[in-house]
Amino acid sequence: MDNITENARAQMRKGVLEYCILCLLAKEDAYASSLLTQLKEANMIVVEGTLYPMLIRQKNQGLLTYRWEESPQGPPRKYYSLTDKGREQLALMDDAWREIIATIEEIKK
Amino acid sequence: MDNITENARAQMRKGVLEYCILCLLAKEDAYASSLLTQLKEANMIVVEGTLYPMLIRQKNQGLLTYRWEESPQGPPRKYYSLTDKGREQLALMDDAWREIIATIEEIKK
DNA sequence: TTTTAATACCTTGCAATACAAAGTACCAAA
DNA sequence: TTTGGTACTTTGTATTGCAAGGTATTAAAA
Repeated sequence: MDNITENARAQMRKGVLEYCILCLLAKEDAYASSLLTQLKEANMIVVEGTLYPMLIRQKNQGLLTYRWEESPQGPPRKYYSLTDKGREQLALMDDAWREIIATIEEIKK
Repeated sequence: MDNITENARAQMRKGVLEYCILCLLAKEDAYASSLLTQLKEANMIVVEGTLYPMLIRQKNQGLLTYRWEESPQGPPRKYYSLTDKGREQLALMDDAWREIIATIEEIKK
């Protein structure tokens, strides 16, 4: 895979990363490290330096809240969960995603 | 539509803009202004300050070439067309796009 | 007790880039 | 010769993705 292609894939991933986070949190509350693992398993390559600031942004936008929880081992975890506003936003992003897919299909014709 | 949502939509669009350009040029050669019109008609909001530098980048990557053509009225037009490399890249981006869609579907489960 | 390893969260500095806005240039018709 | 339409380009600012490094907690090993 050349650099150009990898860069293009990265662009596409970036575009939906915020959406993916809301999707995952809609299923269950999670802390950053576990989100990281889930996203990597889904081939959404992300690194800490991207995820942490993004969670903070989404929290500052009122889409997420968090609570601290003890960990069975290691430091405490910051569990994020969707707010009502976050759920509304997710619904809007579902629409946006469908529209993008439709747009590409249209352009492909 | 609030700012957060508009921003999220914009992020998604950005992610596929390079892809859209290659898709459009695969159908027929075009000059920047007409690409702008086509993209806007497809709801892919773009402005000149985004499109022109992007075309130059893609040309510098060897994905596009251009030729000048007289316009029926107004200044000459820079018609872009896909190179062989551009067509290869487009095929790779088709794959990347399918993968992203699959990833979201997976995450949505 | 000290060190090591694992886990987890956060920040800094750099590079890429999207966009608004302004600039340059060409052409034809008024 | 001025106006309006078309077209390409550049500049300055703000955002943000990422590599790399930093801080902190815990438990187990040395």
